[in-house]
Formats: sequence, structure tokens, C-alpha cells
Amino acid sequence: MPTTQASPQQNHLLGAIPEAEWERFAPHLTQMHLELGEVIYESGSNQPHVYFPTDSIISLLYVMENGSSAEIAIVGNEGLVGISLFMGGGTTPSRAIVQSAGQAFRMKAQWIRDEFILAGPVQQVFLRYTQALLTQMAQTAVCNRHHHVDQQLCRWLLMSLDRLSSNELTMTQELIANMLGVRREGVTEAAGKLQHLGIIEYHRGKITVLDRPHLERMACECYQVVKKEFARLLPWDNGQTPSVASVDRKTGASPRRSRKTIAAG
Amino acid sequence: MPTTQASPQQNHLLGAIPEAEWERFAPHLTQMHLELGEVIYESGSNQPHVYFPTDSIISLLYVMENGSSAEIAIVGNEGLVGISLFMGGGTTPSRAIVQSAGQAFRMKAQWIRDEFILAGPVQQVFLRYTQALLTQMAQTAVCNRHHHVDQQLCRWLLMSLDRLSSNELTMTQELIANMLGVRREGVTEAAGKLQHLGIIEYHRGKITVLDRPHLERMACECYQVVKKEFARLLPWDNGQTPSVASVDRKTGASPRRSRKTIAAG
DNA sequence: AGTATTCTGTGCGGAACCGCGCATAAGGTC
DNA sequence: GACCTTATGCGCGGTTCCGCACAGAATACT
Repeated sequence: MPTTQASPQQNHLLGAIPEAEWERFAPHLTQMHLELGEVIYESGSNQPHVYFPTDSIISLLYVMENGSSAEIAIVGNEGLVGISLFMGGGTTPSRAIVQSAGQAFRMKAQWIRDEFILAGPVQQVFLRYTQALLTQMAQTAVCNRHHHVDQQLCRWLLMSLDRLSSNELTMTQELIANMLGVRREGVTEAAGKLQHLGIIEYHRGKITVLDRPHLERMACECYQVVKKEFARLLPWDNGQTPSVASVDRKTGASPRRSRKTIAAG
Repeated sequence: MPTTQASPQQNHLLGAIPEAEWERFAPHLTQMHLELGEVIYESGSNQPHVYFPTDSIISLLYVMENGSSAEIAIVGNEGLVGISLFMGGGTTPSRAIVQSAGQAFRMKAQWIRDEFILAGPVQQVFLRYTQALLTQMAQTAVCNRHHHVDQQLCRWLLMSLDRLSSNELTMTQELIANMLGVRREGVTEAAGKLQHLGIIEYHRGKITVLDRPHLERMACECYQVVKKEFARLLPWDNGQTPSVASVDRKTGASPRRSRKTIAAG
């Protein structure tokens, strides 16, 4: 597996860390390749690292006693996995699993804690992200209650798409079903409809989105609510255009600086 | 309406603030009476205060475009309403509404921010609570996905009960239905079953819990998951016995101090 | 006391999903 | 090319919940 060199700033949270803090922060980052299906973090166990995905996607999901599961939230290059480390709990009841293979940077728990305790800009950025994540979870609850599988599939595809640079997902319907917490056949049916409408196209685990605007129209309001809240809370991160430096607004985060890569893991 | 004098420490979060910080903190608290149905906070609007319920209960719920709603989380004397103030966002997409009338203390947004920015024990306590709240939301999402109305009603009754000192709730089935995001008739049916089993008894908006252990057995695992996580994250708050000083564990929170009441609002 | 309002109970048809079993087909492997 | 594994398609009966309509009963109002 080629461990491509990636820039830490491809993760928007890392990209938002001001120069002064970055000097302390960067040396402790290690690049990782994350495999599809890899369990980054198991429910209730101590989490030794915080992960900052660049082109990978990680799902937080809860697995019930009877084995069925449901996705709580999804994390890509806009966020990080491991908030319990700086929030104080150390563990969470959910599992973190790689939903789309790719690169991520990670950092030892202690370094994060040390930086966080300084209560500087890094803390502010992480807390804002935590609130955004909270909104995502809340909206997932609402969506699970009120919306149909068809709409939820659209929302899910869009959220995954936002966290990748391409319009193609590598993901079987079975896995999507596990994330959404529904039957595989339910996803088959919903995906079939979308394919007939010419919105997506898929073959054995490869889903290509052909008509994104249409997909957005078919999704429930939940998608937009979460997206807007992320844009509001993390204004430097304006979704679609990750690597373009954007104007900072009243957050104490300074603009991009020269890029440098970090030793690969 | 009799504005009974209450002690701020009846709120477990306030009760966990160490003496030194308390000196700064307490003078800015004002006691309030909250009416049933009162909207403490409206979706997207700026929130001028943080609320610390003592014997009131506040629900966070999201109201959809079509008017239907779903509860995201529930806050009683174990917590606070208004985390977005110190998390950095200032607003949230959800509404906060009084689900059970009673007393609460509140504090101006700016005072909370000032205290929070000191990054001391108060910050630690609030962040731990935020993580607990996050768990509650996550579990709500799971519960909405997988569990039946019967089980959810049990969970909801238990969670409300935990936040009150009595075993009686003032709450119509219609309101419960709005919280759970289901039909009123669904709640009628579920509640009817519980009544037939002798677990609860209700008459026009008064619900009395007769057999709590049985209720717990009928609830889904979600209730225990959230409860345990609260106990772990907020160890001074051991549920059932609010006003008993308990051993502190590695949280920087010191034991109870002499009680004093604050000017009523 | 009489009336209005609110809360709860019930029934019916329909929609969305579930669990299960099995058929088909697309790729990988040798 | 033959085989095996994996992904997707489809059908069937059953359950849960929805939307709607309406009836009875308890409380509030005047």
C-alpha cells in the first residue's frame, strides 16, 4: 500500500491552527494509512491517539447488545476522532471504524491534552468542532426518527461525498445498511430508485454520483442543517474547496502558512 | 407563583464547583421559576443566559420544517442548558423548552464565558458534562433507530424520574408524544400496557410510577448506557442521592461546602 | 348546573420496514 | 475456462407505526 505523502493541512482542523501553536503541535503528528473496516477505537476502551483524517472517512457507530448497529456521526477531513480525550472522559460508548480507506494524521493522547490545557486557539478550534459534532449527532437522532430510508441514503451519500475529493464511493450496500441501521435490502431498494433516476450509478461496491444537485433535492433537511452549522462554526472550512485559503472570521485562527509534510507512520 | 428558595447546589454541576471558584461564580446566579411549556431558548437565536435547573426539567428538541419534533436530550439538576455559549457557537439549531415546571438558576452569558476562559476546574466540569450530553444525544439516535415506542417510553419516564425528587410526573401523553416524536395514540397504547401491568398509573396528565424496577427491566439498554456514562463522567453525581456528599475522583472538584442561597429572580 | 375544553381510548386502512429465503450476476482465483 | 466468493435483486408474510376519525370521560369555566 503506497503511503502517499499528504499535507496535514488537508485536514481543516489542523489547517486552522495558528502559526505559533503549530510549531508546538506539528512535530507530534504522524501520518497513517487507514484500511477500510479498521477499528480505530473500540467502545469503552482507552484511546491512545487522536486522529485527523485527510482523505479517509471514519464513522462513529454504536453497536447494540444484539449486534445491530447505528451510525452516530461521520468524520472526515473537517474534523477529528477522539474528542473524549480532551473533553475529559477518555472513552466513549461508541466505536470508530474506517468507512473509507485513506490517510490520516494522528497524535498521542498526552500531546493533545497538553496542548488543550493551554486554553489557547487550539482549544477554541477543537471545542467549536465538538459543538458541530454535537449538532450532527442531534440531527442524526431526528433523522432516524422521522425520515425514510430513501432520504437517509441521500443524506448519507452527500455527507460522505463532502469528505472526499472524488464523486465515487467504495462502499457496499451491506456496509451502508450497517451505518444507517437498516436492512441491506432496504438500501438495495433505495439505491435502485436513485439509479433508475440517473442520480447515481453503482457496481459491486462502487457508487458514482452523477447528479449531485438532484441528490441534494431528494435528501431530507437534516443534511443542510448540519452542513450550515459546520460552515457557521468552522468558517475557515467552506466545504467544497478544501485546499484554498479562505478568509478567517473572528475565531483567532490565522491564515495558512507554508506547507510541510511530516514523517509518515 | 411561590418562588421557593432553593440552594444552587441542588444542581449537581454547581455543587461540583470548588470553593475558590465558587466565590467568583455564585454572585452572578439568579434564581428563576420556569413554567411548563416555557421556551427557554429558540433555535438559532442568541442565548443570553445559561440555565442550571434544580427541580425543573428542560428538553432540548428539534422542530422540523413540517412542524413535527423530536427530543434530542433532556436536562435536569444534573446539568445545564446553554453549552453553545462556552463551546463557541453561541447558538444551536434546537429549541429548549420546559418539560417540568420548577426552579432553576441562571447566569448571564458573559459571566459564563469569563469563567470558562480561565480554563480552571469549572471548565473541566462543564466539558465533562458536555461529553455526557453528547452521549445522551448519540444514544437517542440509536434508540430512535432501533427501539419500539414501548421501550422508549420506559426510557423516557426513567430519565425524567431521575431528574425529579418524586415519583410523579405532570405530563400529558400528547406532550410525551411530541418529545418522543411519535403519535399521541402510540403513547396512549404504550402507557395503557404499562398501566395494565401495574407499573404506572395515570390520570389526565399525572403519571405515577409504581414499580420502578419493573420499568427499568422493560426499558431498552439505552437508558443504562447513558446513566452509566453520566455516573462515570460526573462521579460526584451519583444519581439517586443528590444532596449527599460523595467521594471525588481525580476531577479537581472538591467536596461540598457550606450552603447558602442566592437572591431569587 | 350547564357548557366548553382537554385528555384519553379505539378502530381501520395503509405505508414502511423487518426477517427470511433464495435467485442471479459480477468479479476474483486457480 | 471452471469454480468460488461476494454483491445485488426480489418475493412473502408479519409487525410496527402512521393518519384519520370519532367517542367517552374528566376537568375547567361561568
